[in-house]
Amino acid sequence: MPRFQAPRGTQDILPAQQPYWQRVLTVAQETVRLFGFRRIDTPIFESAALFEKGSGDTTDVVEKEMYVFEDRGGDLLALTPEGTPAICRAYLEHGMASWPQPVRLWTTHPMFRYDRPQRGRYRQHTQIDCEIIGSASPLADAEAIELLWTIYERLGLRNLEVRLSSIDDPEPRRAYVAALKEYYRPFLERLSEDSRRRFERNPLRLLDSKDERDLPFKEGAPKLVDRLSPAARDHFEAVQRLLQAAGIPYRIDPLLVRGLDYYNRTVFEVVPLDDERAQSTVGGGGRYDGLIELLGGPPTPAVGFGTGIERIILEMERNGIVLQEAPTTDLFVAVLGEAAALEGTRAARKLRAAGLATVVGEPERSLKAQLRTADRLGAAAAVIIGEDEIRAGVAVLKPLRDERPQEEVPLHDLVERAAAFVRAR
RNA sequence: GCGGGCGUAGCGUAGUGGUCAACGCGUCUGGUUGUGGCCCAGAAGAUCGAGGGUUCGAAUCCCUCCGCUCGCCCCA
Repeated sequence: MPRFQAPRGTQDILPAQQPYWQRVLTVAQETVRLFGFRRIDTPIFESAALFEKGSGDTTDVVEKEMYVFEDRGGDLLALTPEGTPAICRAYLEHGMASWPQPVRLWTTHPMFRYDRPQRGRYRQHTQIDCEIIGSASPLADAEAIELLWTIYERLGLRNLEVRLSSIDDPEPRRAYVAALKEYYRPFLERLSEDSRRRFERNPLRLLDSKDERDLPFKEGAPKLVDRLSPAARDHFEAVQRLLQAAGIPYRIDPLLVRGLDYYNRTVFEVVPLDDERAQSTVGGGGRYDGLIELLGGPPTPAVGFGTGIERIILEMERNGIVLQEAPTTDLFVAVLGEAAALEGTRAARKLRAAGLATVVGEPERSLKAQLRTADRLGAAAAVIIGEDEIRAGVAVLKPLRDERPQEEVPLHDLVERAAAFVRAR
């Protein structure tokens, strides 16, 4: 057992996995550009108060999952548990209200939540976040969803579904929650422990329970989507018309609730259709018209989403998408003896300057061993330099990926000839 | 925070009370002077997750802890 292991819930992203990360980031970057988003990066840690205020101080994320620490100056800081409040903070701090509205921002960075790790859930994970700030239009909601959907589509993910709901605005929602609690109150004794807690803390979640004891009561419970305020209803319907026009398959999920306090009206998630496992939601978001005001700014409507790269990659693998590392080495310079090592490193310098990935072997190892390594590294060709070659002012260029014979090449022609081999690979 | 499963070399596994451990892949070396892939030979690499207990004897049985994993809560 190694003395040190990666901290619980964290993971090393090894070279073999990097192609997946690269693909996700490249596709996201391209897609987001097509939608007119600009990149922003915010710090890995922020004032803890930002999230307490922004995300809601009774949410699980804040209450039991935040990595909070006091720095040497006594400031209370938190590793970012989610991206939206940080971006809103930056929006206010840098006066983005004076930019052309709405402001479209995206970022990707690690999130930290102290919860129990399981498949698709880590204490450090990475999200791609997109936010449209300054638009109250249903168009913005639909655009956010279309962007998210497009990213998945371009990554080759199939069998996904958008789940959509509206949780109205805070005022009418309060009225609904009161009605919901009235409905559940008589059954309180018969509910699961979790649901009894939800009754007090987060009544909307009552409808989401998977506990058998709660199921009988779900059917008769009032549904929020069925009793939206007129303004929220119009908005919700407009979003749906836009999604239909965009050809994005969605399903209204009256039980969809998000775990953060700031959402209003539109909420959505994207989940795999064929995976009933728990941690399979790949992306989610919604509208948060009140958040910026809550953080001390002017009333500013906004909508956005986050999507987890680790979960996207799990989906890619489940979809049978196989990505492999490109060979890391174009040329391997095998050297025999000290003088050859000197000449070899000089040749490598020129080859690298010409853009060829070049690795020089260790002169202490046999030619056989060096060539074996060259082969395993996937090099297109080996360059062999020994005493004889130095005397003659040449190098041996030995193709490794085909059966062409090796040949002697004058050192001054090496770069050109080697480049030809690599291009032809 | 709560429940289930699992922990044997870098990776994947075998061994389920009796020579402190085997196999495959990988790594390294060699198969005559300086030539990879295939093959062959050899080497390195494991205090069998950790600690305690039962036993003449434990990787194997029991207990505790740690880790991983799956699920619940919650979330990406």
